[in-house]
Amino acid sequence: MSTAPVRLRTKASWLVNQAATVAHRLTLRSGARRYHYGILAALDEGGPSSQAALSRRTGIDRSDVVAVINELADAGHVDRSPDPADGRRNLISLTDDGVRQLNQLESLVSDTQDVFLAPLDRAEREQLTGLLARLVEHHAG
Amino acid sequence: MSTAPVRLRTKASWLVNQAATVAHRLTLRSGARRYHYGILAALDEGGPSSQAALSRRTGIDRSDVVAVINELADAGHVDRSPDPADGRRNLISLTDDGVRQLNQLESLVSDTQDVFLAPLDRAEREQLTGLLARLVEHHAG
DNA sequence: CATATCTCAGTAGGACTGAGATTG
DNA sequence: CCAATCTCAGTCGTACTGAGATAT
Repeated sequence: MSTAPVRLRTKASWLVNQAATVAHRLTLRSGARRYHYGILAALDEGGPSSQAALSRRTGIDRSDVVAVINELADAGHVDRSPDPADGRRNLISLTDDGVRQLNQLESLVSDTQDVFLAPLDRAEREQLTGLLARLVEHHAG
Repeated sequence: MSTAPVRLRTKASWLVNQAATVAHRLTLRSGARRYHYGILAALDEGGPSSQAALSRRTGIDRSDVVAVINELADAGHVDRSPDPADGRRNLISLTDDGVRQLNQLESLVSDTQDVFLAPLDRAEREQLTGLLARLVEHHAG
């Protein structure tokens, strides 16, 4: 990317996309899978949940959650069982193995943050995450 | 996305990805195509260029540039002709129609910035783009 | 020969849509 | 009957890889 056009360099939408691409690349190279990490984190923090709830909390499409849970269940990281209280739902819960997997991914993802944010000092990192959080929050409804 | 897990909410890589998704969604809904806009902008600012040069300046993969140029050429927005000075290259140049198309996309994309950045004031927008630019720049090599 | 360019074929993760079946 | 959930099938734009053909 030798000297991108001014029209691109000055567009927040382009910059944020380039930054996301970098982050995505770093995450993949670390061996972590975004969707897996997101679902495992949501289960760890929210306890056993329906797939629809996981979709809402992670922003992952309901339809993609199905596939991710298939993979996580095949790998033994989560259990999928019908919710006795509501026949429409599956209750997804973390296994001990899933907790270990989450911890491994967590360390990969945390390390990735440092590589990603390397050029920024602590205050700048907080500025950036604060601004991004407000953007994301604003567009959440 | 009702109250995402803390593990996600505090990761810059997750935030930047969510923000990019929002921007991508807004851009698509506006009717603009990122790759088309990027290539047209690069041609407008850099003059007739080889496809490899366009790839370098826009960050679009060499292989995807081929497809985009196919579409832009079919639509009459660019001309593709062999470079008389270097037989390996195609010289891609903007047509009058391409300039008009760029201007239309430009207004769509500019409007999208305002929607995207709505919750931030002018100073905050500059902070955000400045920080993102430094990240992107740092990871460019 | 090595390098650069263009092209093609294919992979993969991701975002999204629509519809059917089941249950509340 | 309406609404929510799970699932499947499929689309689309994007990011990337590898390899072949051609030209410098």
